[in-house]
Amino acid sequence: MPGSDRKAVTSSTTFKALRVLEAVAASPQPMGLSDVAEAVGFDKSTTYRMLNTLAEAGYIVRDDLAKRYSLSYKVVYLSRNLLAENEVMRLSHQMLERITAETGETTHLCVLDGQQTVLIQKVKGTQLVAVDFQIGDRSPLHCTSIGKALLAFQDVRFIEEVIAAGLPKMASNTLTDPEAFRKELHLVRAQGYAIDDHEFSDSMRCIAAPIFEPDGHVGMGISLSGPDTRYTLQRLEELRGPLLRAAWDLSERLGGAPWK
Amino acid sequence: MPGSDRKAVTSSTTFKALRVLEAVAASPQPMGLSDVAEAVGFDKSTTYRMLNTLAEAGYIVRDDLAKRYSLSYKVVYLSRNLLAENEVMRLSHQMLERITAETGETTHLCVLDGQQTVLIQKVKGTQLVAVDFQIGDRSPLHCTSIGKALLAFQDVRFIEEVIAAGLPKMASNTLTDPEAFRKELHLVRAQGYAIDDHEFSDSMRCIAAPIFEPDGHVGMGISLSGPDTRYTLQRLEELRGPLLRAAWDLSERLGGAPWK
DNA sequence: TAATGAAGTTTCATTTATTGAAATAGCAAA
DNA sequence: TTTGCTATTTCAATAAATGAAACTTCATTA
Repeated sequence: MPGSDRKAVTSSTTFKALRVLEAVAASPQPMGLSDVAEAVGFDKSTTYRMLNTLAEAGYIVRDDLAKRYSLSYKVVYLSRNLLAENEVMRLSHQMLERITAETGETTHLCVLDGQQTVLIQKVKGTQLVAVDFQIGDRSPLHCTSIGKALLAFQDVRFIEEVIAAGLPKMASNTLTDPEAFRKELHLVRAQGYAIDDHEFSDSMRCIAAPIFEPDGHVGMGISLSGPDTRYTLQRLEELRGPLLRAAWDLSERLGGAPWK
Repeated sequence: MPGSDRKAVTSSTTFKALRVLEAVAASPQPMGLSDVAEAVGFDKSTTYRMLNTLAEAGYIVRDDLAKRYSLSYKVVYLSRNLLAENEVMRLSHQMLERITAETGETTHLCVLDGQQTVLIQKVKGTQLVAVDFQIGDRSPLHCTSIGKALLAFQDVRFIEEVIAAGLPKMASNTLTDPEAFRKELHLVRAQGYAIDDHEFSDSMRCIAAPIFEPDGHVGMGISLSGPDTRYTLQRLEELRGPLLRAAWDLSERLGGAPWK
């Protein structure tokens, strides 16, 4: 199937159930049956059956009095192995704290997941005005510093898949031309870090660096993001040193081989 | 359906898919098709279809070379609203840090989720030997201090449901007699905290207190747990003050009304 | 107090999807 | 090259899902 037009065999009923789960998860407050049915576009009786199923399986909780549904903590339980307190997470957290102690800025640790990045750790800085990303937040690869920092160190096949998936314009400086984007990734790979200067958002700039694993693979990285009023190009230059030192040290401690 | 023998209408196909998801999530390393099929007990072709579905929906990632499946960070993304950085989480974290600063012990914040508790926040203490619970870990209600601390403040109907579900013996001091257990909950309610003295595990003791919301409802609490060699009954007595002050202060800051 | 409207729940004939045994494909090891 | 095992596909039979319609519940309105 990979690279093929023919889709893999799948289960349409399961897709429906997952759509219902996502609708409930996305809502900041409990939802009624009609709300969910409207959000997912399924018949009420189909939606009702899926809600019952998810509740019985423990993924959502039904408030029997209000007849409303909300997400259960079971999904947090499923995430356990992903977010477990292990050596990698501990060392990473130390490095985030180090950068934040040196710079005062909020620092993020992200992983590559499919064709996006996911924020998994964060240490808040002292600045009152900061970019407020949440654990679990996903970001595109083509127009964020962390996305480019991770993508530049993937194999060419994957890079081409991302390019083929499209480079939609998100801000005034988003690179949408495939050739220009490939050049940018070459630059990122050469210099070992990436900058987002109004590519993802016109009010924010970022800088990010990859973390290397023992086999040379890159699956996560560190980034600093902030409002462009404070994150001038000069400020990014000041942040580069602490960021790269931390990324290098973390890679070494994990047994990684940066810049091989 | 509540209280009825008749089950709600559900989707058996969805249950199968969720079982597959849970099997992949539970594995510390990527699994092949045959591994998953064996773990869930479904035919390989059924399992194959569910894996394809979960992969296409983004919940698991397929390594095309090794033909192995692992959990995606999408479940972390679904958890966003549950673990979001909000005022409750910020204040709670401050209180955990306060207790840990005063006592040196690891502190936990747990929520009531169905008939279990889930660990959602943790501040590590300075002690080398500590109970190593993970974010997402679930615990029973009937034999943990946090379980009893939360259960004691639920309405009687829910308490009776938990008792009806069974009080299995987990350690030498587990309360398995319903009447003795009801008395214990009365005591917890009266004193405002709970102690687990070899009820959950014969090598650990714990103390926990509920957090009150503005409407008087109790949905989460704080607990301290440790090896029984350090967590003597006297030590629990020493921890009671810092724990109750923090729980009280957090309840007040959240607008809650403790012990109404 | 009765009528109305909307949300939630159930029914069931019809339709669609799923199932899984068997066959086939792929690939590493002997 | 053969063997053995995993992964993938096929498809007739079976089971499940679907959703329109009916029914139930309850709050609101006249």
